[in-house]
Amino acid sequence: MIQYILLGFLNYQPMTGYDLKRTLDHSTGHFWHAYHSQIYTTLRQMEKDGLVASQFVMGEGQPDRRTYTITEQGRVHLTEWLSHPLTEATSIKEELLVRLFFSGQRSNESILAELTVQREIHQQKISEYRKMRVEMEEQAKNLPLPSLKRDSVFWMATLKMGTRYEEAYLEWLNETIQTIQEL
Amino acid sequence: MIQYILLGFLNYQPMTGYDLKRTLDHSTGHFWHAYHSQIYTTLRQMEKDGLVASQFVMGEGQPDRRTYTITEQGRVHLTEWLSHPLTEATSIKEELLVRLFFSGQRSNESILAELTVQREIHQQKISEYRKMRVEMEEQAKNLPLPSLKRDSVFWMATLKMGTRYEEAYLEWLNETIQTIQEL
DNA sequence: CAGTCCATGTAAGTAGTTACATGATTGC
DNA sequence: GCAATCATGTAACTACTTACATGGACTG
Repeated sequence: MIQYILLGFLNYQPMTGYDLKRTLDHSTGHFWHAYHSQIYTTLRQMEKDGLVASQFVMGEGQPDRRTYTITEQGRVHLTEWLSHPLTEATSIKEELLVRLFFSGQRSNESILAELTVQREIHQQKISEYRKMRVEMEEQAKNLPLPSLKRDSVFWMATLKMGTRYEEAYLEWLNETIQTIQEL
Repeated sequence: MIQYILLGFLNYQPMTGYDLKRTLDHSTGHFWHAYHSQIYTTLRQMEKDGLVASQFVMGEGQPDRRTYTITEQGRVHLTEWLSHPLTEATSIKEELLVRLFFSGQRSNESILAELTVQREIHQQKISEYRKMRVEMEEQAKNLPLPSLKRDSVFWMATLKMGTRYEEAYLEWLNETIQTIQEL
Protein backbone atom coordinates (compact mmCIF):
# COMPACT_ATOMS: atom_id res chain seq x y z
CA MET A 1 0.00 0.00 0.00
CA ILE A 2 2.75 2.44 0.92
CA GLN A 3 4.00 2.13 -2.63
CA TYR A 4 0.79 3.62 -4.02
CA ILE A 5 0.85 6.44 -1.51
CA LEU A 6 4.38 7.35 -2.54
CA LEU A 7 3.43 7.17 -6.22
CA GLY A 8 0.38 9.28 -5.50
CA PHE A 9 2.44 12.07 -4.00
CA LEU A 10 5.21 11.84 -6.57
CA ASN A 11 2.53 12.20 -9.20
CA TYR A 12 2.06 15.78 -7.99
CA GLN A 13 5.75 16.68 -7.90
CA PRO A 14 9.25 15.22 -7.42
CA MET A 15 10.18 14.80 -3.78
CA THR A 16 12.80 13.29 -1.50
CA GLY A 17 12.14 10.50 0.99
CA TYR A 18 12.28 13.06 3.75
CA ASP A 19 9.68 15.25 2.07
CA LEU A 20 7.45 12.25 1.54
CA LYS A 21 7.68 11.29 5.19
CA ARG A 22 6.64 14.77 6.30
CA THR A 23 3.88 15.00 3.71
CA LEU A 24 2.53 11.64 4.81
CA ASP A 25 2.55 12.67 8.45
CA HIS A 26 0.69 15.86 7.72
CA SER A 27 -1.82 14.80 5.13
CA THR A 28 -2.50 11.10 5.30
CA GLY A 29 -1.62 10.68 8.95
CA HIS A 30 -5.27 10.14 9.82
CA PHE A 31 -5.60 7.03 7.66
CA TRP A 32 -2.10 5.76 6.92
CA HIS A 33 1.21 5.98 8.66
CA ALA A 34 4.74 4.84 7.75
CA TYR A 35 8.19 4.95 9.30
CA HIS A 36 11.02 6.59 7.38
CA SER A 37 12.81 3.24 7.14
CA GLN A 38 9.94 1.78 5.16
CA ILE A 39 9.71 4.83 2.92
CA TYR A 40 13.40 4.83 2.01
CA THR A 41 13.54 1.09 1.31
CA THR A 42 10.31 1.14 -0.68
CA LEU A 43 11.57 4.03 -2.84
CA ARG A 44 14.73 2.05 -3.62
CA GLN A 45 12.66 -0.96 -4.60
CA MET A 46 10.36 1.17 -6.72
CA GLU A 47 13.37 2.58 -8.54
CA LYS A 48 14.53 -0.96 -9.33
CA ASP A 49 11.05 -1.69 -10.63
CA GLY A 50 11.17 1.39 -12.85
CA LEU A 51 8.26 3.18 -11.19
CA VAL A 52 10.37 6.13 -10.08
CA ALA A 53 13.78 7.61 -10.94
CA SER A 54 16.09 9.33 -8.51
CA GLN A 55 18.79 11.92 -8.74
CA PHE A 56 21.25 12.52 -5.98
CA VAL A 57 22.26 16.10 -5.24
CA MET A 58 25.19 16.83 -2.94
CA GLY A 59 24.17 19.68 -0.73
CA GLU A 60 26.67 22.46 -0.20
CA GLY A 61 26.15 23.43 3.37
CA GLN A 62 22.79 21.64 3.38
CA PRO A 63 22.49 17.85 3.67
CA ASP A 64 22.58 15.70 0.54
CA ARG A 65 19.21 14.99 -1.03
CA ARG A 66 17.96 12.19 -3.24
CA THR A 67 15.01 13.45 -5.24
CA TYR A 68 12.56 10.95 -6.71
CA THR A 69 10.52 11.56 -9.83
CA ILE A 70 7.65 9.39 -11.02
CA THR A 71 8.21 7.65 -14.38
CA GLU A 72 5.67 7.07 -17.11
CA GLN A 73 5.53 3.44 -15.98
CA GLY A 74 4.87 4.66 -12.45
CA ARG A 75 1.93 6.77 -13.62
CA VAL A 76 0.49 3.81 -15.48
CA HIS A 77 0.91 1.63 -12.41
CA LEU A 78 -0.90 4.15 -10.20
CA THR A 79 -3.73 4.67 -12.68
CA GLU A 80 -4.10 0.93 -13.10
CA TRP A 81 -4.38 0.45 -9.35
CA LEU A 82 -6.97 3.20 -9.03
CA SER A 83 -9.04 1.72 -11.83
CA HIS A 84 -9.68 -1.55 -9.97
CA PRO A 85 -12.19 -0.67 -7.28
CA LEU A 86 -12.04 -2.05 -3.76
CA THR A 87 -14.72 -4.67 -3.28
CA GLU A 88 -14.11 -5.46 0.38
CA ALA A 89 -14.08 -3.62 3.64
CA THR A 90 -10.64 -2.93 5.09
CA SER A 91 -10.36 -4.98 8.23
CA ILE A 92 -9.96 -3.15 11.50
CA LYS A 93 -7.31 -3.87 14.12
CA GLU A 94 -8.11 -2.07 17.33
CA GLU A 95 -5.91 -2.94 20.28
CA LEU A 96 -8.10 -1.16 22.80
CA LEU A 97 -11.06 -3.32 21.85
CA VAL A 98 -8.98 -6.48 22.26
CA ARG A 99 -8.03 -5.33 25.73
CA LEU A 100 -11.56 -4.39 26.70
CA PHE A 101 -12.94 -7.66 25.36
CA PHE A 102 -10.76 -9.61 27.78
CA SER A 103 -11.07 -7.24 30.72
CA GLY A 104 -13.51 -9.34 32.75
CA GLN A 105 -10.98 -9.93 35.49
CA ARG A 106 -9.73 -6.37 35.71
CA SER A 107 -10.99 -3.87 38.27
CA ASN A 108 -13.32 -1.10 37.18
CA GLU A 109 -10.72 1.46 38.27
CA SER A 110 -8.06 -0.02 36.04
CA ILE A 111 -10.33 -0.08 33.01
CA LEU A 112 -11.74 3.39 33.66
CA ALA A 113 -8.24 4.83 33.99
CA GLU A 114 -7.32 3.37 30.62
CA LEU A 115 -10.48 4.57 28.92
CA THR A 116 -10.05 8.05 30.36
CA VAL A 117 -6.55 8.32 28.92
CA GLN A 118 -7.93 7.18 25.58
CA ARG A 119 -10.63 9.82 25.79
CA GLU A 120 -8.01 12.52 26.12
CA ILE A 121 -6.07 11.12 23.18
CA HIS A 122 -9.10 11.06 20.91
CA GLN A 123 -10.25 14.49 22.04
CA GLN A 124 -6.79 15.74 21.08
CA LYS A 125 -7.13 14.16 17.64
CA ILE A 126 -10.48 15.81 17.04
CA SER A 127 -9.08 19.25 17.72
CA GLU A 128 -6.07 18.49 15.50
CA TYR A 129 -8.37 17.50 12.67
CA ARG A 130 -10.53 20.60 13.16
CA LYS A 131 -7.42 22.73 12.87
CA MET A 132 -6.32 20.83 9.76
CA ARG A 133 -9.73 21.36 8.27
CA VAL A 134 -9.59 25.11 8.68
CA GLU A 135 -6.09 25.19 7.17
CA MET A 136 -7.20 23.04 4.27
CA GLU A 137 -10.20 25.22 3.55
CA GLU A 138 -7.91 28.25 3.64
CA GLN A 139 -5.48 26.60 1.23
CA ALA A 140 -8.28 25.52 -1.09
CA LYS A 141 -9.20 29.16 -1.64
CA ASN A 142 -5.81 30.11 -3.00
CA LEU A 143 -4.31 27.02 -4.59
CA PRO A 144 -1.12 27.38 -6.61
CA LEU A 145 -2.58 25.23 -9.37
CA PRO A 146 -6.30 25.44 -10.06
CA SER A 147 -6.08 21.86 -11.32
CA LEU A 148 -5.74 20.79 -7.70
CA LYS A 149 -9.18 22.14 -6.85
CA ARG A 150 -10.77 18.80 -7.65
CA ASP A 151 -8.12 16.96 -5.65
CA SER A 152 -8.75 19.11 -2.63
CA VAL A 153 -12.37 17.92 -2.53
CA PHE A 154 -11.10 14.39 -1.99
CA TRP A 155 -8.48 15.41 0.53
CA MET A 156 -11.20 17.15 2.49
CA ALA A 157 -13.42 14.08 2.26
CA THR A 158 -10.78 11.85 3.84
CA LEU A 159 -10.27 14.36 6.61
CA LYS A 160 -13.99 14.37 7.27
CA MET A 161 -13.91 10.60 7.66
CA GLY A 162 -11.04 10.97 10.12
CA THR A 163 -13.09 13.43 12.12
CA ARG A 164 -16.23 11.28 12.04
CA TYR A 165 -14.24 8.31 13.21
CA GLU A 166 -12.78 10.19 16.14
CA GLU A 167 -16.15 11.60 17.09
CA ALA A 168 -17.72 8.15 17.04
CA TYR A 169 -14.85 6.84 19.10
CA LEU A 170 -15.24 9.59 21.66
CA GLU A 171 -18.99 9.09 21.98
CA TRP A 172 -18.42 5.38 22.45
CA LEU A 173 -15.75 5.99 25.09
CA ASN A 174 -18.11 8.25 27.02
CA GLU A 175 -20.92 5.73 26.81
CA THR A 176 -18.63 2.89 27.88
CA ILE A 177 -17.13 4.86 30.75
CA GLN A 178 -20.62 5.54 32.02
CA THR A 179 -21.67 1.90 31.66
CA ILE A 180 -18.68 0.74 33.70
CA GLN A 181 -19.23 3.38 36.37
CA GLU A 182 -22.73 2.00 36.84
CA LEU A 183 -21.55 -1.60 37.25
CA MET B 1 -1.41 -9.15 19.47
CA ILE B 2 -2.88 -12.42 18.24
CA GLN B 3 -1.06 -14.14 21.04
CA TYR B 4 -3.05 -12.23 23.67
CA ILE B 5 -6.31 -12.92 21.90
CA LEU B 6 -5.56 -16.64 21.91
CA LEU B 7 -4.58 -16.51 25.58
CA GLY B 8 -7.73 -14.55 26.32
CA PHE B 9 -9.95 -17.23 24.84
CA LEU B 10 -7.98 -20.14 26.28
CA ASN B 11 -8.39 -18.46 29.65
CA TYR B 12 -12.09 -19.31 29.40
CA GLN B 13 -11.64 -22.92 28.33
CA PRO B 14 -9.29 -25.29 26.47
CA MET B 15 -9.73 -25.16 22.72
CA THR B 16 -8.21 -26.34 19.46
CA GLY B 17 -6.75 -24.08 16.79
CA TYR B 18 -9.81 -24.69 14.72
CA ASP B 19 -12.14 -23.69 17.55
CA LEU B 20 -10.10 -20.57 18.14
CA LYS B 21 -10.30 -19.59 14.51
CA ARG B 22 -14.08 -19.91 14.52
CA THR B 23 -14.44 -18.13 17.83
CA LEU B 24 -12.29 -15.28 16.56
CA ASP B 25 -14.34 -14.97 13.40
CA HIS B 26 -17.58 -14.83 15.31
CA SER B 27 -16.71 -12.72 18.31
CA THR B 28 -13.73 -10.51 17.60
CA GLY B 29 -14.20 -10.33 13.86
CA HIS B 30 -15.28 -6.70 14.11
CA PHE B 31 -11.95 -5.56 15.58
CA TRP B 32 -9.38 -8.25 14.89
CA HIS B 33 -8.96 -10.90 12.26
CA ALA B 34 -6.43 -13.72 11.76
CA TYR B 35 -5.81 -16.51 9.26
CA HIS B 36 -5.67 -20.08 10.48
CA SER B 37 -2.02 -20.30 9.44
CA GLN B 38 -1.12 -17.57 11.89
CA ILE B 39 -3.19 -19.12 14.66
CA TYR B 40 -1.60 -22.56 14.32
CA THR B 41 1.95 -21.25 14.17
CA THR B 42 1.41 -18.85 17.05
CA LEU B 43 -0.04 -21.63 19.22
CA ARG B 44 3.06 -23.74 18.53
CA GLN B 45 5.29 -20.86 19.48
CA MET B 46 3.28 -20.19 22.63
CA GLU B 47 3.67 -23.81 23.63
CA LYS B 48 7.46 -23.51 23.26
CA ASP B 49 7.28 -20.41 25.43
CA GLY B 50 5.32 -22.28 28.09
CA LEU B 51 2.19 -20.12 27.83
CA VAL B 52 -0.03 -23.00 26.73
CA ALA B 53 0.11 -26.80 26.76
CA SER B 54 -1.38 -29.06 24.10
CA GLN B 55 -2.67 -32.57 23.97
CA PHE B 56 -3.21 -34.41 20.74
CA VAL B 57 -6.25 -36.67 20.43
CA MET B 58 -6.58 -39.06 17.50
CA GLY B 59 -10.16 -38.88 16.38
CA GLU B 60 -11.89 -42.16 15.61
CA GLY B 61 -14.06 -41.31 12.64
CA GLN B 62 -13.65 -37.63 13.40
CA PRO B 63 -10.49 -35.70 12.47
CA ASP B 64 -7.59 -35.54 14.89
CA ARG B 65 -7.62 -32.62 17.30
CA ARG B 66 -4.91 -30.79 19.19
CA THR B 67 -6.40 -29.16 22.25
CA TYR B 68 -4.60 -26.25 23.88
CA THR B 69 -4.84 -25.36 27.55
CA ILE B 70 -3.56 -22.17 29.13
CA THR B 71 -0.78 -22.63 31.71
CA GLU B 72 -0.29 -20.72 34.93
CA GLN B 73 2.51 -18.84 33.20
CA GLY B 74 0.12 -18.03 30.38
CA ARG B 75 -2.41 -16.57 32.81
CA VAL B 76 0.29 -14.45 34.40
CA HIS B 77 1.39 -13.25 30.97
CA LEU B 78 -2.15 -12.25 30.02
CA THR B 79 -2.81 -10.49 33.32
CA GLU B 80 0.49 -8.68 33.07
CA TRP B 81 -0.35 -7.44 29.58
CA LEU B 82 -3.79 -6.25 30.67
CA SER B 83 -2.32 -4.38 33.61
CA HIS B 84 -0.25 -2.03 31.43
CA PRO B 85 -2.73 0.39 29.90
CA LEU B 86 -2.57 1.57 26.31
CA THR B 87 -1.34 5.13 26.18
CA GLU B 88 -1.59 5.70 22.45
CA ALA B 89 -4.24 5.59 19.79
CA THR B 90 -4.10 2.57 17.50
CA SER B 91 -3.19 3.84 14.07
CA ILE B 92 -5.70 3.41 11.29
CA LYS B 93 -5.01 1.92 7.87
CA GLU B 94 -7.90 2.51 5.54
CA GLU B 95 -7.30 1.54 1.95
CA LEU B 96 -10.44 3.25 0.67
CA LEU B 97 -9.26 6.58 2.04
CA VAL B 98 -5.89 6.15 0.34
CA ARG B 99 -7.67 5.55 -2.93
CA LEU B 100 -10.04 8.46 -2.51
CA PHE B 101 -7.21 10.80 -1.52
CA PHE B 102 -5.49 10.18 -4.86
CA SER B 103 -8.63 10.08 -6.99
CA GLY B 104 -8.27 13.53 -8.51
CA GLN B 105 -7.74 12.13 -12.00
CA ARG B 106 -10.52 9.55 -11.84
CA SER B 107 -13.96 10.14 -13.28
CA ASN B 108 -16.87 10.81 -10.98
CA GLU B 109 -18.58 7.67 -12.26
CA SER B 110 -15.64 5.49 -11.36
CA ILE B 111 -15.41 6.88 -7.84
CA LEU B 112 -19.16 6.79 -7.28
CA ALA B 113 -19.32 3.17 -8.38
CA GLU B 114 -16.65 2.27 -5.87
CA LEU B 115 -18.27 4.20 -3.03
CA THR B 116 -21.64 2.66 -3.79
CA VAL B 117 -20.20 -0.84 -3.51
CA GLN B 118 -18.62 0.17 -0.22
CA ARG B 119 -21.96 1.47 1.00
CA GLU B 120 -23.52 -1.92 0.42
CA ILE B 121 -20.68 -3.65 2.24
CA HIS B 122 -20.97 -1.41 5.28
CA GLN B 123 -24.75 -1.60 5.32
CA GLN B 124 -24.35 -5.37 5.38
CA LYS B 125 -21.98 -5.13 8.33
CA ILE B 126 -24.40 -3.00 10.29
CA SER B 127 -27.17 -5.55 9.94
CA GLU B 128 -24.75 -8.34 10.87
CA TYR B 129 -23.78 -6.50 14.02
CA ARG B 130 -27.41 -5.79 14.88
CA LYS B 131 -28.12 -9.51 14.61
CA MET B 132 -25.07 -10.32 16.75
CA ARG B 133 -26.25 -7.84 19.32
CA VAL B 134 -29.65 -9.47 19.68
CA GLU B 135 -28.03 -12.89 19.96
CA MET B 136 -25.60 -11.62 22.55
CA GLU B 137 -28.33 -10.05 24.64
CA GLU B 138 -30.23 -13.33 24.45
CA GLN B 139 -27.17 -15.29 25.57
CA ALA B 140 -26.46 -12.84 28.37
CA LYS B 141 -29.81 -13.69 29.95
CA ASN B 142 -29.04 -17.39 30.31
CA LEU B 143 -25.29 -17.71 30.65
CA PRO B 144 -23.85 -21.11 31.54
CA LEU B 145 -21.58 -19.49 34.13
CA PRO B 146 -22.87 -16.45 36.02
CA SER B 147 -19.23 -15.40 36.37
CA LEU B 148 -19.30 -14.48 32.69
CA LYS B 149 -21.96 -11.83 33.28
CA ARG B 150 -19.31 -9.18 33.85
CA ASP B 151 -17.39 -10.31 30.76
CA SER B 152 -20.48 -10.03 28.60
CA VAL B 153 -20.71 -6.32 29.42
CA PHE B 154 -17.32 -5.84 27.78
CA TRP B 155 -18.11 -8.07 24.84
CA MET B 156 -21.20 -5.98 24.24
CA ALA B 157 -19.21 -2.77 24.53
CA THR B 158 -16.81 -3.83 21.76
CA LEU B 159 -19.73 -4.76 19.56
CA LYS B 160 -21.25 -1.34 20.13
CA MET B 161 -18.01 0.26 18.96
CA GLY B 162 -18.13 -1.91 15.86
CA THR B 163 -21.65 -0.72 15.18
CA ARG B 164 -20.82 2.93 15.80
CA TYR B 165 -17.86 2.68 13.47
CA GLU B 166 -19.96 1.19 10.68
CA GLU B 167 -22.67 3.78 11.17
CA ALA B 168 -20.15 6.62 11.01
CA TYR B 169 -18.64 5.06 7.91
CA LEU B 170 -22.03 4.77 6.24
CA GLU B 171 -22.99 8.36 7.03
CA TRP B 172 -19.69 9.53 5.63
CA LEU B 173 -20.13 7.45 2.48
CA ASN B 174 -23.56 8.98 1.92
CA GLU B 175 -22.24 12.48 2.47
CA THR B 176 -19.28 11.88 0.16
CA ILE B 177 -21.41 10.31 -2.56
CA GLN B 178 -23.62 13.37 -2.48
CA THR B 179 -20.67 15.77 -2.59
CA ILE B 180 -19.26 14.03 -5.64
CA GLN B 181 -22.62 13.96 -7.40
CA GLU B 182 -22.77 17.72 -7.02
CA LEU B 183 -19.31 18.28 -8.51
C1' DC C 1 26.17 23.62 24.36
C1' DA C 2 21.83 21.14 24.18
C1' DG C 3 17.99 20.28 21.42
C1' DT C 4 15.60 20.30 17.12
C1' DC C 5 15.46 20.02 12.24
C1' DC C 6 17.35 18.42 8.00
C1' DA C 7 18.64 14.22 5.58
C1' DT C 8 19.64 9.21 4.44
C1' DG C 9 20.37 4.92 5.11
C1' DT C 10 20.88 -0.44 6.99
C1' DA C 11 19.84 -4.54 9.93
C1' DA C 12 17.16 -7.45 12.40
C1' DG C 13 13.07 -8.86 13.92
C1' DT C 14 7.89 -9.41 14.27
C1' DA C 15 3.43 -9.79 12.18
C1' DG C 16 0.48 -10.88 8.78
C1' DT C 17 -0.92 -12.86 4.07
C1' DT C 18 -1.18 -16.16 0.39
C1' DA C 19 -0.45 -20.45 -1.33
C1' DC C 20 0.38 -25.27 -0.95
C1' DA C 21 -0.98 -29.76 1.07
C1' DT C 22 -3.99 -33.49 2.93
C1' DG C 23 -8.03 -36.19 4.06
C1' DA C 24 -12.37 -37.80 6.31
C1' DT C 25 -17.48 -36.90 7.13
C1' DT C 26 -22.01 -34.97 6.26
C1' DG C 27 -25.78 -33.18 3.64
C1' DC C 28 -28.01 -32.27 -0.81
C1' DG D 1 -20.96 -37.02 -7.06
C1' DC D 2 -20.14 -32.26 -5.30
C1' DA D 3 -19.82 -28.81 -1.92
C1' DA D 4 -19.27 -27.65 2.68
C1' DT D 5 -17.51 -28.49 7.25
C1' DC D 6 -14.12 -30.38 10.26
C1' DA D 7 -9.24 -30.40 11.19
C1' DT D 8 -4.09 -29.37 11.01
C1' DG D 9 -0.21 -28.09 9.30
C1' DT D 10 4.14 -25.84 6.38
C1' DA D 11 6.51 -22.60 3.12
C1' DA D 12 7.29 -18.49 1.04
C1' DC D 13 6.54 -14.00 0.87
C1' DT D 14 5.23 -9.18 1.92
C1' DA D 15 4.60 -5.56 5.15
C1' DC D 16 5.67 -3.27 9.03
C1' DT D 17 8.35 -1.97 13.33
C1' DT D 18 12.34 -1.08 16.13
C1' DA D 19 16.91 -0.23 16.64
C1' DC D 20 21.31 1.17 15.06
C1' DA D 21 24.17 4.67 12.63
C1' DT D 22 25.84 9.25 10.98
C1' DG D 23 26.50 14.19 10.64
C1' DG D 24 25.87 19.15 9.60
C1' DA D 25 23.04 23.61 10.43
C1' DC D 26 20.31 26.46 13.18
C1' DT D 27 18.16 28.24 17.52
C1' DG D 28 17.79 29.58 22.20
